[in-house]
Amino acid sequence: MTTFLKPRSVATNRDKLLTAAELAIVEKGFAATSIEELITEVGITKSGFFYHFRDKSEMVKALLERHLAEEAVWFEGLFARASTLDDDPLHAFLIFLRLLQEDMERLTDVHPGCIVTACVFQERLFDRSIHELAADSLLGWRRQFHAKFKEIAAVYPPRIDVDLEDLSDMLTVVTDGGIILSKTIRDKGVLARQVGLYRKFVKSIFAPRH
Amino acid sequence: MTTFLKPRSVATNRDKLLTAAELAIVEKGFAATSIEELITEVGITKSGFFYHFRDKSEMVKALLERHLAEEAVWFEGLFARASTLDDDPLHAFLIFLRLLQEDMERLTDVHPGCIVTACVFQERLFDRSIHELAADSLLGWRRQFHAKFKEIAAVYPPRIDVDLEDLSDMLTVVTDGGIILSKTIRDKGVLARQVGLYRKFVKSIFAPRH
DNA sequence: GCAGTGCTGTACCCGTGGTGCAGTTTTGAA
DNA sequence: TTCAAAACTGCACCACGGGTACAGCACTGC
Repeated sequence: MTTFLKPRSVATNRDKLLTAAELAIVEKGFAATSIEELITEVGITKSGFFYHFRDKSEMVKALLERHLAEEAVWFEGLFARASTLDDDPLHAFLIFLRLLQEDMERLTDVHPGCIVTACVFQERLFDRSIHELAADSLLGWRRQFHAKFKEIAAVYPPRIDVDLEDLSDMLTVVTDGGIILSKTIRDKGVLARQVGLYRKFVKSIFAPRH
Repeated sequence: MTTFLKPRSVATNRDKLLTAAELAIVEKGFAATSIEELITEVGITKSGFFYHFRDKSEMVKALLERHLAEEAVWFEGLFARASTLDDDPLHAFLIFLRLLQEDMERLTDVHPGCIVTACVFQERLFDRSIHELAADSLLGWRRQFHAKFKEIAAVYPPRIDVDLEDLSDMLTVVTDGGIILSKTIRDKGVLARQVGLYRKFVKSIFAPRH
């Protein structure tokens, strides 16, 4: 779950603030990111900041909303490309995972860490609505992936007994966990390799024995 | 990676500070945890705090060290129990995973979130040594699990082609990712179920077809 | 010509992390 | 019992960052 392919051409100062905040938060965390540095980067004053956002927490909410929307577009694009390449639900999903993996390999540097995670680990600094935003997003992915897996399972009876909802969750789990591991040991390849491993798992569950 | 089974009977004030900090950080994050609240809980003054720790960051370092040590003891205990129950490397590892899953099911509430993760997402608030501590710990687990998998693979040739180091990483990935997902959607069961799913993956890779 | 949008400037409050240091109590070994 | 080190207390003080309050200005589009 990361920044990926953002045009952001005719950005307003509000947008610029969000972008600056995103970069800073991903790089050094929310608490270490001061309003001061954001406004100097954008070139406005403190009053300008508080004109756009009631407080720092509201800015994070806006940031999260924008991020989740972009992420949804990203995933949807991958899904679309995958299903044009193959009609079969299993093959399409495996292609989707491959495309996801490739995108992750291409990520800059040690990759942007997940904003969602950063938010969840700051809980009390924000209000409930931010947490709910993150939760809804993750539950949304569960729903979407679960639907795909049900489709797949209808055609390819699973070779081992797994809960398809858990399997759906596992993709977000592997992604978020992969980001953490990548960030911690400073090896950007880990994330993509973990997605690749997840792909092999999915394949081994559904793909018929050759 | 969590708090589990801590005696901490004759705690010094320093230990009490660490414990209070651990609870607070896990519950609401590092930034939202003030020195003030820790010292009032323990019953000492601000001067007392700075007698024990140069600054907040040093406290986190001490906390992390204590946590990693306890975690190591926990895992070692599970490994030991598992290998007394079965000599076979694969079966022992699967038992270990089952025990791990059971422990995770038993975790209080929505479970303690991983301190390591909390630290990684605050990067710039701490010094490099804290990051290295976390990285060394995760690389240590990779080494240990990798050794086990090599042992297993020697007896049970893998049925699908997976990188054993990636497979080792996947356990920490699933754990950390599982904690995040659990925390986000407020469902404590997710973590254990994800470990269970990982177990099925390991089993399906190595276990001979029935 | 006028209202809204998007700001600036100034002044000010408070919580929190952190410093410095002198003095006091507690503890444990000789 | 003594004495030194460990474990604090108390107080004064600073800087930074988030946040408030509010008056005023500049630009845009109708």
